[in-house]
Amino acid sequence: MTQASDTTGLTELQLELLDVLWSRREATVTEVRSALQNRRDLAATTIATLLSRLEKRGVVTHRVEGRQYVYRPTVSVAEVRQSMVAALTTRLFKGDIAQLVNHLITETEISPGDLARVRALIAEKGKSLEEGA
Amino acid sequence: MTQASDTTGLTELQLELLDVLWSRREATVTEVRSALQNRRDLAATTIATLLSRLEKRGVVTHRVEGRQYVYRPTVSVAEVRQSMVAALTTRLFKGDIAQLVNHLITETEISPGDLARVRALIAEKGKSLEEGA
DNA sequence: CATCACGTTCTACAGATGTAGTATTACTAG
DNA sequence: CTAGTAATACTACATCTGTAGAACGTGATG
Repeated sequence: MTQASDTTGLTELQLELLDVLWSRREATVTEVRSALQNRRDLAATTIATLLSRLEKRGVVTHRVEGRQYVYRPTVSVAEVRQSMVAALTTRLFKGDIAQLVNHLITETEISPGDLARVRALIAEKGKSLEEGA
Repeated sequence: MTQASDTTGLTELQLELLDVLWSRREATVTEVRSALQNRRDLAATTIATLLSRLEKRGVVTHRVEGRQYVYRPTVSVAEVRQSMVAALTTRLFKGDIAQLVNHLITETEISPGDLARVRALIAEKGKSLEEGA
């Protein structure tokens, strides 16, 4: 449940910040900044601005440690995936999950290995449904 | 190939407009407007603005008919799905399609019917791969 | 005690988006 | 020919995003 806060419209950059927080549980502005350094070279103030905006938006919080802020996500990666995938499914496939999967296996160059993995997942799911989970 | 024009970042509203154009091949401002009427009650000038912005962005064009413009999409629904799904897969699942499918069947309440359809699709795909498509 | 350095907050700005009023143009009906 | 109507173009404005400099506060250092 965790507090709604519409995580649907997160941008690329915002997700990158969240990724850092998700992977280390929490991080300071400086830490986030260096974690992104390879891909993005942003000013420290930029990171600070972005994080405070994310906080205003309700997807992260912070606690104070000494003179710096330690940010922590308030939404889980699962939640975000949930809402963003749902939004995409709605927008692009009229909410039809099977159609999205169809797109994935026919329109993208899915590798035989991935296909096998997917098949295994489906089999698994079928089983759990029979067991009445 | 069709002209790249980054269809990745299309918003909800923009997709709704495109949907109208996709379904009727082409349409005037007024037609688009009434097609959306049930969900959105936007001023005619708003629709006009949106369409011209989409044109500037390269995803639609128009031809003149009498005193009005008839808009037509320049990108296909397939292309848009392609790029948007790819973007989502990258952002949220590090590009791992199987992981996205996994999410779909474990994290969403997929119906047994949909699951069956998906299984059939996979089987089909497996076959076509063997045949060396 | 005076500075420096670091960290945060404020302010700023350009571009995109959602939304629409106003101006302009050109038919159309009288 | 004139006034109304319909369509587009132009202008406007708030909000969000990406980006960062400037201002401010405070602990560390000489």
